[in-house]
Amino acid sequence: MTTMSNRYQPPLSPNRPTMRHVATLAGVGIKTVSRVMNEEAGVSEATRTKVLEASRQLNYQLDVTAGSLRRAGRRTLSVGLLLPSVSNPFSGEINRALEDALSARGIAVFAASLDDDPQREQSIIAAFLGRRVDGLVLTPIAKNQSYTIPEHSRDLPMVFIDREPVGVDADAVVTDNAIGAAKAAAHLLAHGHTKIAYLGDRTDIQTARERKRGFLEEIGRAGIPSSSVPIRENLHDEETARQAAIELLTSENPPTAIFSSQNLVTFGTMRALKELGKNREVALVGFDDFTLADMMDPGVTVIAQHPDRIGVRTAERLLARIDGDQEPPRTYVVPSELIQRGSGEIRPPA
Amino acid sequence: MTTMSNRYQPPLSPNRPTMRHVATLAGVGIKTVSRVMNEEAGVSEATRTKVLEASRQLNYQLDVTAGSLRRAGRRTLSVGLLLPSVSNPFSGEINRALEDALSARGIAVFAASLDDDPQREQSIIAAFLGRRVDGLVLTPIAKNQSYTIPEHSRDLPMVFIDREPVGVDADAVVTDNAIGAAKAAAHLLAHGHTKIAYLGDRTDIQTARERKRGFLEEIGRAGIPSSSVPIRENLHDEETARQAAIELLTSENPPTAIFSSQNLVTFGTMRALKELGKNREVALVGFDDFTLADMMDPGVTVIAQHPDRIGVRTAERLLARIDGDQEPPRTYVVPSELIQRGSGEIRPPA
DNA sequence: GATTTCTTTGACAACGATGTCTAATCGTTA
DNA sequence: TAACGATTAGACATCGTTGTCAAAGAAATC
Repeated sequence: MTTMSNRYQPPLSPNRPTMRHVATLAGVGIKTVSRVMNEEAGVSEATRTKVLEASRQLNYQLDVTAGSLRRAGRRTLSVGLLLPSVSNPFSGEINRALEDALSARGIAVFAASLDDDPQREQSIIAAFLGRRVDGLVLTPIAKNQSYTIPEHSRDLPMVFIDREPVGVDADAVVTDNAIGAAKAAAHLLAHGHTKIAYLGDRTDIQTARERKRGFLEEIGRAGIPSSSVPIRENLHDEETARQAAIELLTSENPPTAIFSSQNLVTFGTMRALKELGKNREVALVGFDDFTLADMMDPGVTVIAQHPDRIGVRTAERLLARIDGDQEPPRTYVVPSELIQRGSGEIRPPA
Repeated sequence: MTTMSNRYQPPLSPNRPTMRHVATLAGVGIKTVSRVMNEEAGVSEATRTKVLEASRQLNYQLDVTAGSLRRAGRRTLSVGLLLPSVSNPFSGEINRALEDALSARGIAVFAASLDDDPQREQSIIAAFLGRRVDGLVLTPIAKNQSYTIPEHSRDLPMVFIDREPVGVDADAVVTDNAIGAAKAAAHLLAHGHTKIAYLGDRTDIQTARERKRGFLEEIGRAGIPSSSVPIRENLHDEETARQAAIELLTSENPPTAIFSSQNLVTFGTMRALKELGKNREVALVGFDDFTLADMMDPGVTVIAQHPDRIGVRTAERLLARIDGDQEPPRTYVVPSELIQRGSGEIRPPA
C-alpha cells in the first residue's frame, strides 16, 4: 500500500453516490469496495464492516450496467424476452415463470411484444442486442422468414418457445401440439363422432400446422378419409372464427363435433354455438385452456398447455447456456393435458 | 486534426465490433462514428455514408448501456415497471400500452412482479435503481408501509398507478374507483334493489377501500342505513369469495343483489350463484371487466376499467417527466364505465 | 490577399465499475 | 531472527461510449 489518497477527491455531491464515495468515506480503496459489494473473498471482516457501514450510510447502490462493461464475460444480468404480446394471458404466464426463475439469480427481464410484425421483430431484437442482454427468449407466433441474428451474436444463449429454431443453434421448448390435437380427436371419436370439423388458425403459424396435422392423422387412423373432414383455416380472431363456425353449422351436412385449434377460435365457436342454440348438441374441444372455461354452458373441454412449465423449462435451459453449457441444442417437449368439462363429452344425435 | 492514427489498433477480432472497429474501417475518428450513430449534426454527407457503410459491413450495433455512462443526464433508455404480476390480465394491458408508447422513443421496459410481497418490492426497486432506469412505474396492490425510495433517487421520474404516492412527489394515474362503485350501486338501486350486499377485497388495498366507500355512500344517499348492508371483506381469491357468497345467499335474509369489488371476487360469486341455482334471480355487478363476461348465464354487468387508457396516460406522464416537466405532481383519473350485460338488470322478486 | 467565421473532424478525458498485478502486512517456520 | 507463504489491500489500466475542446479546412467577409 503506497499511499492512502486517490488521484483526486470526488465532489461528494448530494447526487447518487459511486464506489469512490463509499471508498473515501470508509477510508479504503475503491477496489476493496468492489470486492465487498460483489462478495469476493479476501477482505478482512473489519474492512468489510467498515465498507458496509459507509455504503449503508450513503445508501449506495452498485451500478450493474457500469460494471458489465468490465465484468468477465461482460454480463449485464439482463435478458430479452420477445412475446406475441405481453397482454396475452399465455405469454403472461410464461413471462411470469421466467421472471421467477431469473430474478433469483439477479437477472432482470426486458419484455417486448411482437404482434406478428416482422419489422418490429427486427427492431426489438436490435434493441435487445444493443443493451447487451445475456440471453434471448423468443416466442414468435408467425413464421417469420429469417431470424436475423447477426453473426457475432450467434453464440448468445437463446431459447425458442413453440417454434423450432432455423438457422441458429438453439434450444427450443414446445408443447406437444400434434399429440395434443390427436388426443382431442381421439376423445371426440371415442364419444361416437365421425363428422368432426377442424377450425384453425393461420397456416403460417407452425403450431397451428402441427395441431392440424395431429388432428387429421388421428382422424385418419380411425379410418375416416381426411377429405371428408370439414376444415376452416386462417381464422385469427373471434369474429372470423364465429362466422366460419356459423357457416359450417348451418350447412347441409353439419358436423356433430368441432375441434378448435386456439383460444380465440374457441371463443368464436362458442359464440356461434350459443347463437344457434346448439351449444348442448354439438361437441367442442378447444386447444388452450382459458379462465372460466368451467363456467360455460356446458363447461368447455380443452387441451390445456402448461405455460408455467414451459416457462420454468425455458429458464432452466437459458441459465444452463448462460453458465456455459455446450451440449448440442435440443428441443424439449412439454406435454399437454386433456381436461374434460362437458362440451367434449356430448354425443352425436342418434 | 493532428494525426489520423489512434493510440492503438484494436485487434479487430471476430467478436462483437465496437465503435473503434467501425472507425478504423471507415478511416475516421471514433467520435465521428458516435456522431453518425446518434444522428448528431455536423457530419458531412460523404463521411456519414462512409461510416454507415462500414457499420453495415461489420454489423455494428451501438452499445446503449456503455453510452449511458457518459451520456448527458446519464439516460439508460430503460424504465422499470412494477406490477402486481405480469401474468395478471389487467397488468398485462397496462404493460402493453406502456410498451407501445415507450418503444417509440427507444425506451425498453423492465417488468417485474410484486405479488404483494413487501420484501420482494424492496429488492425489485433496488434492482431497477441498480440498473439506473430513467423512470419508474409502480402498480402495487397492497398498501405497503413505506415506499422506500432512497434520498438520491427522489427526483427520478415516477408514476404511480392506482395508488396515491405517499412520501414521494410523483404523478398518479387512477381509476375513479369510488365513482365507479357508486355507479354500480345506483344501477342496482334503480332496478329496485334495497338489499344489496358488498363483497370486497382485502381492506389494506387502497382501491378496495375506495370502492367500498363509493358503494356505501351511494347506498346511503338512497336512504338505506349502511348498517343494514351485508358486507364481507378481505376476500382475495375465488374460493374465499365463493364461500362468503354462499354464506350470504343461504342466510336468513339473503340479499337480492350483490356488488363484488374485484375480478376474482366476482368469479367466486358467480360460482356460488350457479351452485345455488340463483344466477338468474340474484343481481350481480362486478368491478373490473373480464373476458367472456358476455358469455356467462346471464352476461355479467360490470364496471369496466380501462387499463389501456391508464397505460397510455401513464406513459405520457412518465415521458413528460423524463423530458424535464417540473409541474407539481398531479393525480389523473381515468373514468370507469358501466357495461350492462344482464346480471345487473335482474329485478328483485316481487 | 488577409481576416474572420463556419463547418467538419479527432484527441482526450471522463463515466462507474472490475481484472490484473504488485505491495504491504502478518503469521509461521527454519 | 530471517525467510517465506498467505492474506489483505490499492494503483492502474481498461471496458465502449460521449462531452469538451481545439484544430484543420472551407467559405465568407473586408
